[in-house]
Amino acid sequence: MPMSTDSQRVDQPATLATTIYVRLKADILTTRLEPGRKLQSRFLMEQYNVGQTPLREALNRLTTEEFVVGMEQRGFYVKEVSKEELQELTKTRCWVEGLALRESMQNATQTWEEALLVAHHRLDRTPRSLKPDTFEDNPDWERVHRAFHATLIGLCGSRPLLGFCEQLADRLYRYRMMSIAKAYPARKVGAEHSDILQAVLARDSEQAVRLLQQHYQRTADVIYSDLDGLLA
Amino acid sequence: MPMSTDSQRVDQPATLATTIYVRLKADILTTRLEPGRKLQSRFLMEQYNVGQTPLREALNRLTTEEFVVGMEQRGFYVKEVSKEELQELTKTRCWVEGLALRESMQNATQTWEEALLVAHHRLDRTPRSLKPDTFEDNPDWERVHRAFHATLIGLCGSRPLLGFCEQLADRLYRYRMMSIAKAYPARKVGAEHSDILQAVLARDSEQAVRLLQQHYQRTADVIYSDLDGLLA
DNA sequence: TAAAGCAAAAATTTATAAATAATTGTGCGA
DNA sequence: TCGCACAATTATTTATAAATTTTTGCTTTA
Repeated sequence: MPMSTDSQRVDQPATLATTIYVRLKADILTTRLEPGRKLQSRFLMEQYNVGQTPLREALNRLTTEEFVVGMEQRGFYVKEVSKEELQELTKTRCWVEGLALRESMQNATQTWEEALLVAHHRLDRTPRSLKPDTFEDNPDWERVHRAFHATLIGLCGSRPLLGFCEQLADRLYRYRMMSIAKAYPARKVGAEHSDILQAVLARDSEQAVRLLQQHYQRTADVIYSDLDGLLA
Repeated sequence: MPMSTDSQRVDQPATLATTIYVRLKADILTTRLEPGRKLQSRFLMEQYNVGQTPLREALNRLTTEEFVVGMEQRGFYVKEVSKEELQELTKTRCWVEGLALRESMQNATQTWEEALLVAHHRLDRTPRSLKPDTFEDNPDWERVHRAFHATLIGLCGSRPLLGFCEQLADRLYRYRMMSIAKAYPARKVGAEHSDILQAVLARDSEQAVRLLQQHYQRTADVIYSDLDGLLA
């Protein structure tokens, strides 16, 4: 069974603990496991068909990432959401990605600009919803959307910063999931992405950063008002 | 030890997993567990007198924080150090704490300025080394030093950002530990801290940020040259 | 009668020990 | 020297036991 090619696929989740970690994280971010929910080991064990140990290891990882809150001797809970956190996360993302985009543009290469163009093109031709009228999340869109934003800041030259940005994106994704059905298809996010691309290709850092921050702020504003109903 | 523990789970009763997590983290950051070392469960179990489960949970937490690297089915290792990472971490810290300090100063209050003054005073009167001639790390100094820097950016208004800064501080602390004995007492860090304080009290953001970044960059420069010998 | 204080039981989390699965190292034979 | 099988080591998971918190129900008291 263990072929020589297997040892090279180190990034594949080979352990149960990693598998369950990935699944739990996905379920929390999509709010299939809703904010504040208690994560009882019994429930999770039958839900995901795993033993206690790998489950516990997954929960411990998620705890340091703040997707799960662990109360000593009292079990684990899905991290709560709040309007305050939404604002803090958005503000932080605007600051940090603004910084990262500026740096990235300073290190701009032709290859990078081309990669960005391609990423935007993919985003542009991927439908937001699987159905034209009612909203049904298209996982492909999420993927290419994230790829576009990751490419924007990808040349900033700091892996720690990129990791932090990714975490912010994850944490905000959950908020986006909570109110996405309502906001569709009111907003013209396509245009916003195009504008950002234009500014980057024109090498106008100030404009690009401003547009990117505006993009994040607008997203947050829509969610913010929805959250009134969702948290009441 | 100026180690940071998860504020949420530090309540009253500590589980074994948390205890061992804190101890392991401290031992990694002080390089008592040296970079690259393999963390065999057998060894750690007798070293720290705990079972496999809490140990494993601690290692899993440290993995998401990047203090430990987990190779699927092949065990855990203390994260390696490198000159590249030292530079990236320093660059990132300069960017992010520069940002945070600017924000903090914009939100400045009298209470904050007073707290900063006190923090600096404590730092000023705490000796760097326990012995006057040879260097022996004074844990009190580490504590008040970190408190001073934390106060500087404490009013930035973003808990996620503060958390990220804390992580950067932890990761750089390990590099500092590796070369600290040599650099002592060549540098006048006391003066650097005073200068930063003065600029903040004078409400000169530009100057304060520049001095803070210079402070981090100088620290990194000293370590960088030492690292040649330590990694060769 | 209602409320508060205990005590025991139930449920749940945490830890230990045993079993299973995977990887690494070694020696034999081609 | 290379490849293969086999043994030894190590990591992962399951199963079991211990410790802790929460619930429940009884008793006492105002």
